[in-house]
Amino acid sequence: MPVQKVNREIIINKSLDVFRQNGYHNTSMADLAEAVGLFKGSFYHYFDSKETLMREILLMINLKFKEYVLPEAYNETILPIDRLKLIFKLFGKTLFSPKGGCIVGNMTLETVQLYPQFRDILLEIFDGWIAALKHIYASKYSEEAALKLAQQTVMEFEGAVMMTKLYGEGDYYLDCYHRALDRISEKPNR
Amino acid sequence: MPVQKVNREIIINKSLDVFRQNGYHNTSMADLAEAVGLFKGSFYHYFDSKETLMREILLMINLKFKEYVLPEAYNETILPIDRLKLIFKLFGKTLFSPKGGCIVGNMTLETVQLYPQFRDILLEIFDGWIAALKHIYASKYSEEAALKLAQQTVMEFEGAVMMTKLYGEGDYYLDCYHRALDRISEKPNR
DNA sequence: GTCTATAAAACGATAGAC
DNA sequence: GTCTATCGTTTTATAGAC
Repeated sequence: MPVQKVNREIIINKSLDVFRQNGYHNTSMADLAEAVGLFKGSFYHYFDSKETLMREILLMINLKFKEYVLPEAYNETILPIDRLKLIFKLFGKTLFSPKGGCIVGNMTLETVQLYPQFRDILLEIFDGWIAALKHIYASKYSEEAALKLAQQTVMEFEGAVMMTKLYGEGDYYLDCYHRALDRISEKPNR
Repeated sequence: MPVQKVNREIIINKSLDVFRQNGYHNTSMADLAEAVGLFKGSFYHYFDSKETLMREILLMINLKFKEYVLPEAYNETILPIDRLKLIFKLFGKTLFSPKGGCIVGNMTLETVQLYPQFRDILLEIFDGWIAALKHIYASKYSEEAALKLAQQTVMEFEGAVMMTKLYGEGDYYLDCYHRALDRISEKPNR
């Protein structure tokens, strides 16, 4: 019965959730199939391998970033601190889920050494992220200092996600957010 | 009497390297056996499962920490900044390998939601780590501020490991180290 | 009949365990 | 070495839509 139950976009989004929660190697095609409501063999009608599927997930995230998230960092009609707030919010929304953490961070630690075809995309995502933060920080700091602050912010963010995953609660992410804001606000934020 | 080629300690240390590089789920018993120089069947003479083996690896790290690393943070005969330098050095040596990154960070992101029996040990390791850093920072800051700085330092450290794994080079770890020192030194460190 | 989305069955390889 | 289960993948069958 060729009443189409799913499409590539639905598969990508549902699979993203499963991969983020269970990890890449610990997710089987059967797990993914169950999540989208297909038999695992039918999966190959849409994607010719598990690797291809993950690549498409990462490419989708990178595309979302470049289209909807990163441009906000360069919107000079908004105050730098408000751009920073917005970027944090959009990044969290695109990458993060409470239980699974950050798909980009998870995939970096688990697979970046093993799959060069993932590394390229992960690099582009992190590069864009750091460049966007650097541009905002550069409104107050030198280019060099802004770059270091941008890197520091990303490192703290990913560390905060790890701590939240481990402890299950805590203000790690919020603290990281406020420290970022404090760096470009005139007076202390909290 | 057959000559014993290996013991539990050797297996634990060699397996640690393999797990750190390839991840938990992507490491097979055959991989571990090959690294140790045993037939994979013989592995179960020493450890009754892959899970047990990983638990013992994490317990060994926690024990090393509590015996050799953390006490240095409380050694009041040494200047706080020198204790911080020493702790950083010892932590790196115990947790880190250039290619594989940080075993504790890797395991946290990959398995902490899936295996409660790993989570307990990982929690203890992170708790001890943060408490040690907090004690050093408390020589200059309030208890509350020292705790936040300790958490921030750990978050930055794990983020730096992730960035190093992704980019393959860069001063992420070194920058994180210098920022930590700057927080308790009288004058800027660099 | 042809096309296509899905189901179902089966493949070889390899997993963890004994 | 051998077991069984499951992995990712491939192949074949089936059920509408045109």
